[in-house]
Amino acid sequence: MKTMKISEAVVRRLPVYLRFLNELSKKNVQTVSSQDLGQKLDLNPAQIRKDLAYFGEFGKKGIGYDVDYLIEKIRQILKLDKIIPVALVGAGNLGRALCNYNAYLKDNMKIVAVFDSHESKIGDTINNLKVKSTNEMKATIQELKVRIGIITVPAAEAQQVANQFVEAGVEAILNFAPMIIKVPSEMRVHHADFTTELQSLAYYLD
Amino acid sequence: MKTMKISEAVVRRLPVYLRFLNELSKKNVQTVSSQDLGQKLDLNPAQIRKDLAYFGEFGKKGIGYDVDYLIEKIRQILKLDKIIPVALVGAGNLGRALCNYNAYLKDNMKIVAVFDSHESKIGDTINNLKVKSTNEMKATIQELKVRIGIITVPAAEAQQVANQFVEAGVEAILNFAPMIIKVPSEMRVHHADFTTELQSLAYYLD
DNA sequence: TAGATTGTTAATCGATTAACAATC
DNA sequence: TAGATTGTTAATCGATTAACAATC
Repeated sequence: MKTMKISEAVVRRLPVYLRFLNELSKKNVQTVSSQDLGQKLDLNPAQIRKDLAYFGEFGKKGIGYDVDYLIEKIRQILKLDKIIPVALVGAGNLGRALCNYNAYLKDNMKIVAVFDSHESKIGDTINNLKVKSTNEMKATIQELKVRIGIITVPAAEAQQVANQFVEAGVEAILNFAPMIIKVPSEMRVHHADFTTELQSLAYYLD
Repeated sequence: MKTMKISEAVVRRLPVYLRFLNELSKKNVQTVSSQDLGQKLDLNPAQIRKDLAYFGEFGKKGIGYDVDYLIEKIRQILKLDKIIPVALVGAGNLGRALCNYNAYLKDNMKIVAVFDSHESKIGDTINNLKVKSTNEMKATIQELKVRIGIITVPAAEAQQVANQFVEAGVEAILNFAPMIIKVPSEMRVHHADFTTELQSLAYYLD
């Protein structure tokens, strides 16, 4: 059912499947069952089958899933079969760290531009990318057809950067600043907040 | 009901409440309603009231919640009313970035030790902390009573580091490596995986 | 008192899991 | 054929939201 609304929980599991399938493929494993996957990923096999079944019939009864075929399908679902240009604002430590992840992002996601508003950072080179002034954001983002923006500036500046991303026509934002940002409702924002993560972990201490 | 099991979703929202309440407190706001909170945090007010009600009666009917009192209560719930020593393994770019967040982690969480297994990194100073050899993990972690471990090593080394954390007696792990790690079931692991986050965001592009 | 807002119950909604016919 | 495993329906479980009496 292509028109069915897919829950966020399902979408969040797809990249996890993809990563593990890539490992299997590297080891030349041909086939994998939902049983196997569930065991390795700590998930219920029925859930995995159901997740995949939202998008098509990718498996073979009695056999399981062909690893390379499933990789291809999940990459299509996640739109990783086309190149997705990404821009990052905030060339501090975290921003630099993420730029250096570019190698990991082989699956067609690529950070193609880095911006900062501070004179001291502008002109620096990070991973072959020159840090540009935030004044150039709109022009550069449109020129490079950037579709996803990453925010790694301090909390106080996050909303302003988000506004600039919106104005430049970015379609989705990944926000690392510890701050809720407001964007038009049709845009997607994911929060990746280290401090929140760590604090919720503290709850589970005895 | 102190003995009721609290869902993970609830626990994850508490730090978000805390952060916003801290902002209100800084602005000398005395009182806040679930209505206000819901609007600012994009959550249903009933959900906020229910979340808080799991832990006690913190509000006043007709008035709302006293900001500073609620901050105090949430900090207690999250165990942030005592100092929680944290250790980090992997002094690469990401590890360095997180160490520099120490300032943000005012709420009693503190990175007190940094380790790396590579000669080239050992002895470096990050944010006043000397990077130690992973050989010293167990001794140092026990000496400093570290309770939470952060993993910022490459995926291939993540499981090994997790094992060392377990052996040293750490109680919970925050794993930034793009890799599922296995630990004894009584231990808590949270994943903070940048690549997964970014890939699931791609799904929502048109 | 009138208005506001909590804490909580009941209703709704959605996600996970179990079970099994279909079939490789 | 016998064994394995999918895709899918039905059952279960859990989380969110609405509604409202209690009360500040």
